Amino acid sequence: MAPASLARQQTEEAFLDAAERLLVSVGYAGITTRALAEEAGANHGLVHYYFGSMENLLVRVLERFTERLIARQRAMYAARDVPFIEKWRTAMRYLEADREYQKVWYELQALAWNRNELGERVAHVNSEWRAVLTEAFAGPHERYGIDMPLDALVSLVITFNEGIMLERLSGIETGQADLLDWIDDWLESKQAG
Amino acid sequence: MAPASLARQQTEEAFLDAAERLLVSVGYAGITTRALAEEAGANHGLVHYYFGSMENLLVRVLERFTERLIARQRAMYAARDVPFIEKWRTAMRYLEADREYQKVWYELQALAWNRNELGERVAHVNSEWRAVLTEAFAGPHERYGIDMPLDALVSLVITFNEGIMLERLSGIETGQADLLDWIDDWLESKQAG
DNA sequence: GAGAGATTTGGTCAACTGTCTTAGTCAATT
DNA sequence: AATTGACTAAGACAGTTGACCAAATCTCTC
Repeated sequence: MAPASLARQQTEEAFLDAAERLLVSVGYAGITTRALAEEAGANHGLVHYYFGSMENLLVRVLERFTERLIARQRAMYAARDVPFIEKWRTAMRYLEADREYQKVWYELQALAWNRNELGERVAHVNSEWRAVLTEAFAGPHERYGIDMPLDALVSLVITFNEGIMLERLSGIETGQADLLDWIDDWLESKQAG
Repeated sequence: MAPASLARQQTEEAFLDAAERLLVSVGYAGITTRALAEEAGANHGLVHYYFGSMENLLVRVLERFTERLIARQRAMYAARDVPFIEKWRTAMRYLEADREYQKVWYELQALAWNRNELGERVAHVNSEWRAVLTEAFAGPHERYGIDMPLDALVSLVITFNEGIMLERLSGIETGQADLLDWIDDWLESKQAG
């Protein structure tokens, strides 16, 4: 690619970044070409020139975001030589801190509920998450003698994490600390024992 | 407020029903006054005449829906003289069957993510659900000797239910049956023991 | 059955939407 | 210097939106 396309690449990224910011602040339904262009500091005509359509742009946002999400999930649990409880705590710290990231992710999911062609990508992230967790939990599952099939355990962990994120988007936190604290204590007791 | 005529009340309900149907089929962002009126079989001018604005109409949808949701949750677990496992199975059957109901609920939540004034209503449903479950689980929690504070258990149950519903909206079902089957077996074993 | 008020209708309105065109810029190549 | 082709800015375009309104219609009361 010619050097001129570097500038273009940067502008395209600026659009995608701006779209994520707008997902956080107004949701997918509130994103318009003009608002997006202003947020990105670019001309609104470029949305069509670069991406063909607003729809395509959102697909690109989803693609980029899901790639990052998968990389992140892999990095979180894949590390060797780190005690399981440390990985768990890192994951729970992300769950605690990255509210904006979660808002982007849930807005994209809500978008996908009504655009069938996007559903596959959401499902792909989920299956990657499942794969990563299945590997990470295989050891502890056996070691701690958890009385539940591994697949069921993984489903439980994923779904309750999803639920916690969903609740927090509505400002609900009741009981979550009780649950997370208990799990942490339980893991610690297993560690020590 | 003038005593609305029966006919008017029915038409208003027709609008609210139509809105729920459109939430299922196109999502909150796709609802327009004209499409709504057509779906309801009424004149589009009535949206403004009856509800003042599209916004208000959606608030009414949310109010009506959350009232029903709470009534339903109460009915599900509040029944006396029904073994806990039966209540659980009924709840899981709803979780299995009522996909459209869940789509409406999640669309309304997604709407509320970007309209602060609606958040309170979502939180209210959650706290009602929590109250109902807390009461319903108090007995089993003690009886089965579950090694986890009641509040934590309730949070776990609520959040994993929320996660299951969220996943299913994206067509994801992997592992859910494993989890639900294991829980059912576990409950049954406790019942028998 | 006349009159008054409530309801319903079909249409208008300005604002806004995504898309697309046009005119022009600019750097690289010839 | 001229030509080229990628790029950009500005605005035009047709269509849609929520809101609103005047006139027509209906439903009462008297």
